[in-house]
Amino acid sequence: MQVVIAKFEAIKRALIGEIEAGRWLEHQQIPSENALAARFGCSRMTARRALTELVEQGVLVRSQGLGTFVAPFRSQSSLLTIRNIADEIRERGHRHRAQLLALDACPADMETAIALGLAPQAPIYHSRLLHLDNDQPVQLEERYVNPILVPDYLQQSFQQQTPHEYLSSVAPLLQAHHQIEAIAPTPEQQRLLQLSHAEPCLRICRRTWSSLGAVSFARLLHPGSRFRLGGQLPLGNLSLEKEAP
Amino acid sequence: MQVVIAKFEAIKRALIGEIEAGRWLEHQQIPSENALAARFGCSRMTARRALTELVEQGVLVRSQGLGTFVAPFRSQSSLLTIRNIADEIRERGHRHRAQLLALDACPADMETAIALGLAPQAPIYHSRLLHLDNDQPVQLEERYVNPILVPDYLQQSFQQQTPHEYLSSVAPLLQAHHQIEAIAPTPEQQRLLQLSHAEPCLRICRRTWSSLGAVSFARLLHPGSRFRLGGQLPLGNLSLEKEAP
DNA sequence: GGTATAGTCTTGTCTATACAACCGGTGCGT
DNA sequence: ACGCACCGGTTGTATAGACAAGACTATACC
Repeated sequence: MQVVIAKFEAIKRALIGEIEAGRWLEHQQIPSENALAARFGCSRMTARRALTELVEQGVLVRSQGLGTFVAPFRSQSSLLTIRNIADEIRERGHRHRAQLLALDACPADMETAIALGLAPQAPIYHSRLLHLDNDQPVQLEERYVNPILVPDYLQQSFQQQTPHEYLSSVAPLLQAHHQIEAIAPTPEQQRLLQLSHAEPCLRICRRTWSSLGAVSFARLLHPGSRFRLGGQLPLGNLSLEKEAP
Repeated sequence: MQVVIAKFEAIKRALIGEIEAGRWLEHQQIPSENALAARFGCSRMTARRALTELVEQGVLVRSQGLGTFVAPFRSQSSLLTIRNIADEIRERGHRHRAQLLALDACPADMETAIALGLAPQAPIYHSRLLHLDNDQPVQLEERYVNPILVPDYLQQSFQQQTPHEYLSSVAPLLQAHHQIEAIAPTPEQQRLLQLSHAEPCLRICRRTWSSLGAVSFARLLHPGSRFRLGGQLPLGNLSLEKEAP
């Protein structure tokens, strides 16, 4: 039933209501924390909490000394989560298996060196894995690793743990950049992924950082016919979802 | 210099330190709010704020009556933001232009009806736009709109506002689902996007909801050679960035 | 006129306290 | 053996108040 809703929750809905009704426009200043506390008959801390959560949701923006304002709508971007391929496969109830195709040290090419913040030709570790979903190839993972931050990378077998999982455990990742694009596979990639023709592939380039610096640069290639990146994330959600039936 | 850092910020760093150092393991319970307040010599509210922010970052999980625990690492997924194409183009300093190719009402096909939660063959509004970056096609936008929630859709010209911007203004979007895949364009799509050959394309399927229900279903097709989806989002970051130099 | 200064309003941080809601165990009574 | 009430510990919500820090304005001074 959710008979009682928290005061700060009620205030959040009221504020969203003002915006949705058009009474508060983009960039417009809204009443101060003290004014809201008076209007809703609560303490400033409670009004403040409502504001804080709406700021986190991107509905409002605040600035010290100036006031609180309705955020510009155009900043409404949506988010897509990118997950570990092994987890995704297992959650579908399928069997995940990885073939280790290569694991060696090599000099960094230009793009990789830049991505990892190393000098060109600097020695880096490299791995190539093929991930299979019920024995069908779904991802060709080409990964380059900073040997200074992960010295034991070449000793791994990656049968129990994916490289991503291993790296997460030895160098907790703090930040990740992604680029996603559609490309045609090279003949070699086509052969490795067991594609009958040069079908479009989805390529995800991922760079990850730990607190000590750039850890890894990976190119993940997926056959377009066997892989789709799907995700969802609510935007201004938390406020309106557990309504009474 | 950032000479003084807030107390709750210092506590956050200390807690993250415990986790990164391995003293607090996955799923392990951490000291209670009162215990942390005593340890750090602050009030419970301050310790609580540090915990709250770490929970939002996915570092910790809490449950009322039970305690606070280190979040499982495997939930370390990364996020990718999907933005409005016009904003992206303008932020690159390029000129955005949209060609309205079609704007009509039609009966919903099966996939669209399901996506919008309507009956098959129900009347829906449909628009087809070509987005150009400096006069080069970068996105073919096929969009289906729920006519009940957006009755004035067919009266728009979409020259000043993209459909996404218009929909955001009339039915504030609360949630969005995305699917991303790599496909080969149909001959018609190839012609509209002015592609010299059937190059791989990136397709984004986006469903959006407002508080009143499913608003819109869009298929966004991008030539692989002219569009890359790039994003980054920090994970457990906010704690470690504004260190003194 | 231009520059300080003081004052006011805003948000940001922090404290101390109170009570509610929830979980797990303990022990009692049936 | 089973159910029930109770209790201590935990997180969740809310309050009232204090001071700091930033942005702006009005005033006084040179």
